[in-house]
Amino acid sequence: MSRRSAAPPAYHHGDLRAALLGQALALGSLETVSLRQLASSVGVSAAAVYRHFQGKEELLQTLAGIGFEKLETAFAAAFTLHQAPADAAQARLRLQRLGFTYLAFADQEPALWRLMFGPLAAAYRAARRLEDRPSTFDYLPAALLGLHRTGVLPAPPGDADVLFTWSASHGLAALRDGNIPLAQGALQRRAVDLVERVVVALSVQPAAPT
Amino acid sequence: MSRRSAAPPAYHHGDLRAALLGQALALGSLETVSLRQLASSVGVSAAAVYRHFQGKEELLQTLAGIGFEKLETAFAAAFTLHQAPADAAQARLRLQRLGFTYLAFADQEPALWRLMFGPLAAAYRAARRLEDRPSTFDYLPAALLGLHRTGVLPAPPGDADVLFTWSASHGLAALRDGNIPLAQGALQRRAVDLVERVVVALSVQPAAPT
DNA sequence: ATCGATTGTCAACAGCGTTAACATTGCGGG
DNA sequence: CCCGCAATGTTAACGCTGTTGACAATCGAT
Repeated sequence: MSRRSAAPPAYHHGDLRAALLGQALALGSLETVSLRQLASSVGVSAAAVYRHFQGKEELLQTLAGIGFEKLETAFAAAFTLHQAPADAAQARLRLQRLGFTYLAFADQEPALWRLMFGPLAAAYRAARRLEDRPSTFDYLPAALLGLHRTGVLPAPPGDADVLFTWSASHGLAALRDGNIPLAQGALQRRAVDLVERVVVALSVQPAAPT
Repeated sequence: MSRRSAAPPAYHHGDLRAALLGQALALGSLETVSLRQLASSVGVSAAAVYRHFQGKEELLQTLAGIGFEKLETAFAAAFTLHQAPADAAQARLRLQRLGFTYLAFADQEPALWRLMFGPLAAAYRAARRLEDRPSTFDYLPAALLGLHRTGVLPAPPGDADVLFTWSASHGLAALRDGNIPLAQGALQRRAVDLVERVVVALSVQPAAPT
């Protein structure tokens, strides 16, 4: 009796790891979800989770990793339309899209965003920065460099400039967190506004660099 | 036998509420601390906590309230030295001190800061904003207004300007969270740098106000 | 077909927040 | 003075959590 579709509760789930991750993402809670709830919501015992993850922390770290992949994909889409910005307007647009993408991500996937940038994942974040392959954290410096190459910024961006830009974006996302989501248009307007101000701010030389 | 000092384990603790709050602040963990640990660390049963707080959440909210009082005190000290800024330099200095105070608070009391500005306390934050008495959130607008009155900012600061300034400060604090604390000097240099850039950024008119 | 590795189950542990029932203490009114 | 009540502690228990160890079922290779 080969009933491939509509499989009855088989002893072996097939791909429980993926099912757990998917269900966790679908639930959206992520930080408050319990292992037992999650397991039973995919029709499996709580102890079965430990065949695929060392524990809850590793599961959450894996979810954070998925989040970074999602964010990186979104960054890439916002970035690569004009690989080398021809003029200042394109360079500005690129940074605007990047900022908007970040804010939209925090707005639409708040639990994932909190997991990725919350205090829980600080170590994971640092580790991810040390990897060699192109990372989520490379887009912002690249965009700022494009602004310098097209003459918008007087000096090539340093670490302090990147940190300032990211602080402003991240802070706005954090202060927005917990409020009702903004419409895309409103969010985009905020991103444009933010980037405009940041670009102006970056034109001044810092008092004393790190 | 009036042994007022060195009281032996009396059945009635005396001021358990204050002892619990103090111990929680001393422990520093605050978000991960368990009610039972906290209770037993002041030599009392876990259930005794419920004579002074409705539950864990109310205890944490009370702690957040203490945090806001602390922060407000620090803000007031940073603010009132020159009540009405005589010139632009004083107005700048005031905002610099405010920013430094915020960063230093986040650095020195990270658990309290997370509790106050984390996702957990969003509702509490909103409620506190609606109170009539002078609040933690009034200092930043006032400082920006001082910058306008002394001619540094071309226009009186609007909500978007306050939000931008706070975003930059809060974002920096958040990105710093989890790293090793900075020396006071380094932190102050960062605050000065931040404020300088923000002031420059606020000189430009936003694209489309909210 | 059988044996081992994989992947599930169940039962149990300690610890969590919380509650109910009970014990002790302090204090104010007769 | 003391008596009773309110305040403030205690213990025991409930259901929940993450985690582990012992056991069972299934898959895949020889």
